[in-house]
Amino acid sequence: MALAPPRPKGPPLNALRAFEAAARLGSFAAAAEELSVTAGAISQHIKQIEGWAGTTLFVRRAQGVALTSAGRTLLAPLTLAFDNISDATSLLRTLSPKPTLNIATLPSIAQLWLQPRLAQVRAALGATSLSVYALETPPDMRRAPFDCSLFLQKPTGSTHETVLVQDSLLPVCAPSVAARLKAPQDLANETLLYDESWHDDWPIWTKAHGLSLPPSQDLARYSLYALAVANARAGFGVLMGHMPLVQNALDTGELVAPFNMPLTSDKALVLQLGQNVPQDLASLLTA
Amino acid sequence: MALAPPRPKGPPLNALRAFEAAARLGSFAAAAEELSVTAGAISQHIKQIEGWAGTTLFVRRAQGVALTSAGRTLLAPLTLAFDNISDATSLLRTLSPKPTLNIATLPSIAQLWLQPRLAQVRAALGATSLSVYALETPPDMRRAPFDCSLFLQKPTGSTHETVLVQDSLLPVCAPSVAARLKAPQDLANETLLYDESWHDDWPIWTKAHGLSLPPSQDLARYSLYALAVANARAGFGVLMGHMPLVQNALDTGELVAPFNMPLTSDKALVLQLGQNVPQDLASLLTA
DNA sequence: AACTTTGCTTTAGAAAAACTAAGGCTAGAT
DNA sequence: ATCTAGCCTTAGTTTTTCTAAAGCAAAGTT
Repeated sequence: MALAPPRPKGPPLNALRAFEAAARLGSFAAAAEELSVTAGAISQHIKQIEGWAGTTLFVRRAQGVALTSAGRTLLAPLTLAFDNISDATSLLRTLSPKPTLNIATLPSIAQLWLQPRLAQVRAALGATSLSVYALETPPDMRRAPFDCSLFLQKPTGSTHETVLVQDSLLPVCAPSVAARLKAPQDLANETLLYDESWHDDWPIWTKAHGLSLPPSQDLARYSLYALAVANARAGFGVLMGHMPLVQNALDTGELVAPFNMPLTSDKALVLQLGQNVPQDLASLLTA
Repeated sequence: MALAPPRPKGPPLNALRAFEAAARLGSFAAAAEELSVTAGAISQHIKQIEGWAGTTLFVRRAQGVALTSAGRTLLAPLTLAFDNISDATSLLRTLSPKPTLNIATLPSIAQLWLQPRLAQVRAALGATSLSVYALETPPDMRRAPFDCSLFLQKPTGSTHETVLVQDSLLPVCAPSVAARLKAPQDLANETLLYDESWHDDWPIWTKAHGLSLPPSQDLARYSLYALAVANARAGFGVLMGHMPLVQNALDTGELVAPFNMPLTSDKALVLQLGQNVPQDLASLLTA
């Protein structure tokens, strides 16, 4: 028996959160991503609650993990509880005398679309200050502590979502380059610029218009779309433009579209709003 | 603006728990007690969320703390969420292949009442193992991770509560000592044993029977009731007996009651059951 | 059959967080 | 005026958590 000296500890909360994420997403790696830690950390957390509970919560298979029945009974109430916490705390943040609006977006959107509008947005926000976080993929707005997100994605029709601009593909280049482009076939002699995260842009566009690129085509890959835009402006080649991102440069004349052959995509520049965000943020950005 | 490098962090969960306890109990010290840490730790946790939220959650007064309105909006949902977590995890623990039943009780109850019944209880519990935690005050069963508690307290009539034995006060001593006690007045010549956490036992009993103790009375104070019982058994004096705790010794004849003058108290030996505990535990202990 | 990939685990070491202990402060109580 | 109750602060220590890198094993791939 042993009149145990200390008191029994409650469950370790951080480990529970790690479990909840891993269980909900069905993967330690995905949970690690969501919580921005390494998979090793998740693994340790899970082991910790399994130890605390005295049960195994996941069966480990080579191609991933699966919940045990004990794990399954735990998931639903935990998700609910953590979502409640997240709702309550996000509301709390809006109550701050100097609240911050955290916005998640693609690096390219931040630089090419948001940047020109920032001064105006800031002014309209008043006391609320603004933090912009560059992410490659849209976060789960319900879980991650962002107030809104701005991504090129397929609209889902949710009420928390506002379509700002339809996306479409259209080759763009500096006026000097455009001068030597009479027909789409002339592209074969130009350097084609593209972003590595949208490496299919050129194939998609050319295929849609019944064109084809020679295998010897000169290509230049960038890891930042904004950099590709800058190089296109400098006359370095022809970039496959995404309307929302190149519109500004087209307006100023720094870039021009040599061919009037836009390809409408199924994506759009979508603004997603979190729980406790002023609804008029959307109108503010469309203005 | 500043494209902040890392991602915004969610709220620190442990600090939230500290806040929840402090807000619910209205005191840092009480929260510290509930979470078994020092008040300094709570203070730091609170400061941490206040920093995270950018708001002040408590107004600090010299005689205590009070919630701000921001703090008030946070409390209710948080309490709910943490209670949900605690329900879910306590259920989880019962799902373990080798579950443990954590029982909280007074040290004296553990030694004098529970001890003789332990073998039987263990046997009846089967695979479930038993841990006994000695506490001075009954824990909040909803929050602390105990499965049941066993204390001398006023019954509240709750369904989760079972009255096992009514408490009553009755002087007890070794048979050899009893031999020289003809009338209650003879107590004046004996050493009166008492437990420091029940220092009013003798005054209460004597007053109820219209007796009084001489100021020169020989007294012996103990910090453990079980120790006082042991010394009474050894003929060291007369102990004010609590029925549930001395019944066993009376049954075996090690102690006797020199006067048949019991004083029924408003307390009883009460068993409180937690959420996910087999209801038949009560019958098991009354048997 | 030998690679490659995917995804979890394990370790050691490093970084961060949490805790304690001790001293301070303030306002109401004695 | 001094005490007391309660919270705060700080410094230093202990504990936890995280990362990075290497490991492993099942499932595909070539």
